[in-house]
Order: sequence, then C-alpha cells, then structure tokens
Amino acid sequence: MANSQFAMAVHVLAMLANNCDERIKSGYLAESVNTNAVVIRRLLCDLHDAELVVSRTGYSGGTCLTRQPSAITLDEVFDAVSKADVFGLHPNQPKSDCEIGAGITSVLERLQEETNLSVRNSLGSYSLQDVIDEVVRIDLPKKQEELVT
Amino acid sequence: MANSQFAMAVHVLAMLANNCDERIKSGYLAESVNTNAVVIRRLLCDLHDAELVVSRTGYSGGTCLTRQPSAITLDEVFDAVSKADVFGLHPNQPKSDCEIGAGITSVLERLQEETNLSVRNSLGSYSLQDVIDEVVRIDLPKKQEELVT
DNA sequence: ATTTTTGTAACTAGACTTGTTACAGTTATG
DNA sequence: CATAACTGTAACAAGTCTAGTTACAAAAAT
Repeated sequence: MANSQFAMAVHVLAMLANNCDERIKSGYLAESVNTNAVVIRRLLCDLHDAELVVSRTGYSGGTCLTRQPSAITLDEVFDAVSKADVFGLHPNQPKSDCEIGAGITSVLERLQEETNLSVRNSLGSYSLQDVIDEVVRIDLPKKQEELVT
Repeated sequence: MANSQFAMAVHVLAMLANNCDERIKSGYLAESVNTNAVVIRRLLCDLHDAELVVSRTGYSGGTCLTRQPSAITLDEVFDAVSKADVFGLHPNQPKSDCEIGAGITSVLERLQEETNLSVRNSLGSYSLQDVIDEVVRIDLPKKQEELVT
C-alpha cells in the first residue's frame, strides 16, 4: 500500500487544531479519517515523539496539540511520520572497479539529501493553520449550497 | 524494499553517457550495478518509453542514449521510473459529515502536486553530464592514491 | 544454422502498510 | 472501591510492491 501516514497525520492534526480546548479521542478521529482507532493511535504515537501532541490515558483521556496551529509547519509533520527517503539508493553496492560504479554512490547520496531537503522546504511554507483556512474555504460553498436546497 | 529504480537508472544512464559511441549490453550494466541483467532490462524498458534510450535486439545488440548527456535532466529520469507520489492520500475516503474530512482531500491533493513539482524542480537543475563530471571528480583522488602506492 | 542479445512472462522471497483483535495500564465517576 | 472509558502496544492477517531469478520467444549478425 502507498504510505498515507502524512495525509492522515495532517487530517488528524487539523481536527485537533479545530478543537484546541478539549482532548480528542482516537475513536472520534478514526471515524473522520475512516479507519481503525489503532491506526490513529499509532500515528499519534509518532506525533507525540515529535512533540506535536500530548495524550492522556484513562477515563476522560484523549489528545491535543502542544502548540498553536500557526506554529506547526507541515515539514515537521512530514519528518514526524516519514521513514523513507524520496528515492532509495542501490540495494547492492555498485562495483568499484567500474569508473561510474566507483563514484556514483557519493553523488546519489548528496542528490538524495538535496531532494529530501527540497520536499521539507516546500512543505515548510505551510502551517497547520493554513491547512484549516483552506479546508474552511473549500467547505464554505458546499454549506451555501445546502442552504439553497 | 525501498524503491531504488531512480538510483539504478542514473547509474545506467551515466554508463551509457560514458560510452556514447557504442551499444552497451544489459549484462555489462548489470555487473556494475551489481544486480541481475533482467532488472536492468526492465529499467531500460521504462527509459525507452520515456525516449531516453534506444535498444537493439540480436547478435550485436545493446542500448545507447538518444540525446547528449548535457540534454538529459534528472527530473526526466525521475519521471521515467517513478510510479508513486512523494506521499499518498487516504486509503479510504474521509467522512464528509466532518468539517475537516469534507475539505481535507482537496487540500492534500494540491499539496501533493506541489510537493511532487518541487522534487522535479530540484532534480531538474542537474543534467546527466553534471553527474558524470561529479563522478569523475570523486574518482580522481582515488586514482592518484593508486599511483602513489 | 548458430550464436548472441533483447523483451517479457512467471514465479519467489522479503519488506512494508493498513486493518484488526486482544489486552495491560491509567484515570475519572458514582 | 468497583466500574467504565480511555490510551499504548503487541501480534497477526491480507494486500501491495521490489528485486532477483529462470525460462524462452524473437531478432540480428556471423
């Protein structure tokens, strides 16, 4: 399956951001994301390790953000959940008795790092607040449509 | 396994670029990449579809570039072999009766496209010739070392 | 005719992702 | 204190993807 953890993480964080004053339960998040609550809790675990959320166990437990939505950028979210690079290197080490094989790995490693950085840089230009603003902007015409009918 | 087709493709293309005047055989490329010849031929198939190489079957068959190494940029190589986006969207459609769930997919789709573009843009600043120049620059001190010993 | 090579299909093994069940530990409530 | 409602986490299944491998038809030079 294609890795969708970033998409789910942004979704979940946006929901937490929309209810900053209360603790949100994993079951409630799971309903909106349309998945199992354990999938959400695993995700929240990564977000907790990145110090983007705090959770509480027990009766009135749940999760909330550690910062204002405007102070969380999407590259932080990406870093929190992404385990792989944009592209992988050779599965087996290239033969060093070949002119290209001898030097290609160094070149690819630097290229890999630069490409990873460009992704972070691109995502870093948006905050969680920007996401919410956009979602609200998209929802607006839908609500107006409902009023008309 | 992490997808390493881009790395192998750059490696293979660099070898073709280093021998522009002859047809290179998949077995020879496979040795340097340290993999099976069929893996290389599958890769060359994608590169052929992207019109970066031409191959010939039969006795003195093999593959060569369709263009000068300076006229092939790495974003073309990436497009030729990459099948997936930088990040995936939700495996199941989010619930539209939730304020966030209703609009999040549109936002993520645009973000996905923008992130993909930033990768292409970053890779597009390098040509195959740049890769070869860098490989040669890395190999040079190694060769000098050999002369000393 | 023979040899060499590409193109391609079929299969295997391993890794990763999501979804699911199960359960220990934690916390508020009555 | 007993109960109910959570989180955190382990364990497993099903599906997908990747690389590697064998096998063979088709093509092309000798």
